[in-house]
Amino acid sequence: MDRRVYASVIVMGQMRVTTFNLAHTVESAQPLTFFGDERGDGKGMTYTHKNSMIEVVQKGSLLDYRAYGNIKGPELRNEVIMRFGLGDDMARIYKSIATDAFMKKAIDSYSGLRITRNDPWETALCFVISQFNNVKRIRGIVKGLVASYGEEHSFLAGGAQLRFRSFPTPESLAERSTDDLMRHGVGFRARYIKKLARECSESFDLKRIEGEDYSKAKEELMSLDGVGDKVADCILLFGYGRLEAFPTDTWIKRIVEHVYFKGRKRSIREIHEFAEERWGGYAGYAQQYLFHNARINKLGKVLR
DNA sequence: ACCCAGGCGGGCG
DNA sequence: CGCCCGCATGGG
Repeated sequence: MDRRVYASVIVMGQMRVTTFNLAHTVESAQPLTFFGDERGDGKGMTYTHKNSMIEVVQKGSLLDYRAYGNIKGPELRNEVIMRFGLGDDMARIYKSIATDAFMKKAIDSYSGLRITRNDPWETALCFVISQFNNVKRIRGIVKGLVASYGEEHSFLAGGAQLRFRSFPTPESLAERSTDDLMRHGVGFRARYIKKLARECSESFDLKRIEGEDYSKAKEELMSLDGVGDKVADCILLFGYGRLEAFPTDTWIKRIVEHVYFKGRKRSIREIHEFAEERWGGYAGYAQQYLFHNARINKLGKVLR
């Protein structure tokens, strides 16, 4: 494994934020939950972006950020704004989706939770691993893959040496055997991961998805092995910022059935139709508040 | 010992 | 289409 060593290159800045809550955002099972590192008090975190390590700390309405790596100030600022969805107009979004008491309460409880924007490949890998799995284990598996297959970087920061590994590339995973991957606890997902890595490094251009409309993009993502309806929506929401995507997992299905259909069973397709009709272009935000609220309060068991 | 976890692919009627 | 099954693994 080659290693890159750089001299101290630290860029930092600060910005004012409103209706933003770093802890809720990072704890709501988005990609940053899986590959980022939250600070003990929940007010700060670090994550890797390309070949840089970025640290973000929230102090009320101020967001401090700094990076170790080859990234310039303006680019870093844009990265932070993009990553944490700080360009989203929350007043407008809340007004649009808070049309009932249940949603109002979820928004009130977790105000400032944002949809993060992440690299499509990184998002795809995280959510292929997420299937039939739990958040804690997903996190462990993703971090294990980063630790084993990510390129190592080293910086001198205030006399101390800071080391981290960037997110593994499709190429780096494509060349591993499924047995290698299995050793990281990925289980039956090993062949999905290997095929995904190979396709993304050889034939499937994740970039081209950007220009396509929602259903076409989803259809193409679902052509990947191990990417079904739910994972495709996660990739579209967290990897491409398609806020109309409504990932429908078991939690969301139960919650929607309980709150909006008097407990009657609905198919995934019916739930999608309902979400589009009710929440339209911001269905992804509605989904994230429903999901986080349900998971934190363990509503899954209550509704079963 | 069980049960479940941000599902998916394949096979069947 | 809808339904059912198996699937690796570790924590509660």
